[in-house]
Order: sequence, then structure tokens, then C-alpha cells
Amino acid sequence: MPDYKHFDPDNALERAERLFWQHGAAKASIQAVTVATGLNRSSLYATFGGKRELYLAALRRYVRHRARPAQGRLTEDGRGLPAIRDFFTALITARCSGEHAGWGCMLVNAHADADHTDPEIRALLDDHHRQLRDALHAALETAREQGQLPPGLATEATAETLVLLAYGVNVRSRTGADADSLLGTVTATLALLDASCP
Amino acid sequence: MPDYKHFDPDNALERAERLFWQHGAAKASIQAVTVATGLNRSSLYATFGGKRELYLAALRRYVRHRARPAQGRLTEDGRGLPAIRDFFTALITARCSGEHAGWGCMLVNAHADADHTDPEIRALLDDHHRQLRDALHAALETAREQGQLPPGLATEATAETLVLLAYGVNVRSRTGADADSLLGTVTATLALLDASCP
DNA sequence: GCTATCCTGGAACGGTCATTCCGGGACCGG
DNA sequence: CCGGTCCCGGAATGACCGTTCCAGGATAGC
Repeated sequence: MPDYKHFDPDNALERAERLFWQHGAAKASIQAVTVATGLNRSSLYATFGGKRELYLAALRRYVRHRARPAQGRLTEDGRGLPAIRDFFTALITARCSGEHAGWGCMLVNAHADADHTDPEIRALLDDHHRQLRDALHAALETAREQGQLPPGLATEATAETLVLLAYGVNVRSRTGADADSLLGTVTATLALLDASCP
Repeated sequence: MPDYKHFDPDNALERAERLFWQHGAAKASIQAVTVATGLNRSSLYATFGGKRELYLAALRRYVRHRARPAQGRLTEDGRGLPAIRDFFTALITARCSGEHAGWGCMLVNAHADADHTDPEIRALLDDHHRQLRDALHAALETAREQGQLPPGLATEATAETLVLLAYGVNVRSRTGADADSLLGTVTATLALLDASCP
């Protein structure tokens, strides 16, 4: 082994991830990535391949480091509806304040700004969608077992609804929507689930 | 008056609108617009200005020709919840079948692929958001007057929720989500509004 | 210390981007 | 029919895009 990498690939990938996340796949240029990472074009191409591969790697990193942990917290929280509420509260907080405020969700952004005909991207988006829906569905099932839900509720369709609501939150957060009105939608939705037919 | 325009500006704008709608602001090039419209670059620039102005004009045309009519139908439909149901049904049909299937909503796409820091774009998106929310709110108020809703329902927050649900539908339709699962979310949501506390 | 191997830096590539400019021709008012 | 005015066609511009290539330097095994 004659030489070693002089940089941390995952660190570089994180910079790229943030660039793609904030500005979109089309508008974030390789040049911008080299500036953000301090890497040379050659190293970038040698490590990740072309731009498409880099974007895909960044997207996968986003799933691994951002989406999956949040989803994992939801899955491991056995409280039912309160778990769902906390999931949305954390989501809205992350979207409206802190370092990534106004960036939305990279996966939701990818629906619009990435090549949504690319089968690999599409599979990734579909995969994440399914997982989030299943996690919400499991939480709803838990809630039902604990008597938190009206008896006839269609948990599967409701889980899908909650995913779409989360997508909506992510979309709107990009124009700087205020956290309160977004939280209001969650409160209203959960009140509907919770208090109906008491 | 020495000369007249040899083309219909609005027709050209419609072609541009479709291009931006389908592919996004960043990926649709002026070259592609000239091909789609059959116009020369000169005519394009003389008529619309630069790319930013063309995109804004296309966005405004989308609001005028696509978003506002749908919203108008909702506003003029005095039936309350059935009006809301029909609004969503028409939305999902338009998103999942026909000529524009898989294109999503140009306004929702703009959240991710346009420059969401541009104040003019942001104002346009906020404006449309407010109008759709108000239309849904009015429909909910009508529903309440007709006894279709549970008494204590927060119609404002619920209207905002429905807008976000619509955004979610638009996002997911871009990856080719099937209409049935999207319709299921609407059915579940309306069932929650309708049947709760009967 | 030598050598073979890989990484790094920087230049260079062709292509495409948005934008501009000008010449030629078509039209309308007179 | 004529002249002035504007539109259309096409070429040209400079900047930036993603990608490739090559020379030089650093390293690990021997």
C-alpha cells in the first residue's frame, strides 16, 4: 500500500451532503463542492466517481445520519400518540431553527430537484417513504392497543397521511414558514386522532 | 407601428411553463425553451427578459391557469366537506394520470428547485399558500355551518393541515405514487373530520 | 534507500450555460 | 411606393459546467 488518503471521505461527504441539501442537486456544482471540502477535483472523482454518484452517496448519508435516527427514535418510543407528537415536534424544530433552518428535507427536495426518473434515486425515495410510513403505522398500532385511538380508525391510511403531512411540513419550512403554524397542524391532527369519539 | 410579433407570447409562455414545471427551474435551459417554443433566443429575451423573469412569468401563468381555477372551484362549491373531497380527488387525478402525470405541482416544486431566497418567488409561494389555506378554511366553515364537523374543531389549523396534505400529495406524485394510496389518505382524513363524535 | 504504487495538485478538455449583438427583412403609416 | 421602425435569425461572447489527464510528490514494503 503505497499511499493513504490525506482526508476523511465521510467528512467530505458531509460537506457535499449539506451543499446538495441546501441548494439542490442541479445548483450545487462540483466546483462548489471542492471549495466546501477543500479537496481537489481529482480526489473527489477518485473517491466518489461522478456527480451523480456523489449526489447518491450524499443522499444515502442523509438517510443514514439524519432520517434514520429520527425514525429510529419514533420506532423505539413505545408511547403511541405522544411518540408521534414528539417526532413531529423534533422535525419542525430542526426545520425552522438551528443550522439547517430553511433547508427542508433533502429527501423531499430530491423529489423536485433530482432526476426523479433515475431508478436508483426513485428506489431510495420509495424505500424511505415506506420505512417512515411503517414506523408511523407501528406507532399508531401501539396507540390503538393502548386505547388512544377511536376504534374504527384505518391505521394504514392514517400513517400514510401523517407521512404526507411531514412532507408538507418539510416543503413549507423552506420558505421560512413559522414553526407555530406548522406545530398547529400537528396539534390539530393529533387532536382529531385522540379526542374523536371519546 | 412598423412590425408585429410573429408568435403568440402566451402560447410560448405555456411551453416554457411546462418545461419548468416538469424539469425544474435549474434543469430547464433557455436552449430547451427555444426548441419547445420554436422561438429564437432574441425573441425570447425581447419578450420576457432573462431566465429569472421567464421563470417568474411561467410561475405566474401556472397560478393563473392551473392553481387558481382549481381553487376557484373549491371556493364556489358550497357543499362543505364534499367540496373538499372533490378538490383532492381532482388534484390526485391530475397528478397521477393524463398529460402531466408525475410532474407534481409547479409551486411545490419551486420550494425545492427554485431560489427560495428570492423575495419575489417567496412572496408568490406565500401568497398562493395563503389563498389555498383560506379557501379550504372557508369550505371548512361552510361544513361547520351545515353540521358536518365536530363542534370543537379548530378550522384554521385544520385548513393549514389540509394544505400540507395537498403538498404531500404533490410531492409524492412525482415518483409515480399510485393514486389509490393517495386517495386513501384523503378518505382517512375526511373520515376523521366527518365521523368523529357523531 | 530503492522502487513501485497511489494520491494530490493544477491545467486542460469539450460542451453547455445565459446573454448580447448585429444584419437583413418584414411590416405599417404616409 | 417609400421610409422608418421594430422583429427575427444566427452567430458570437465569456463564464461555468462536469470530466479527464498528466506530472510530481509522498508513502509503504523490501
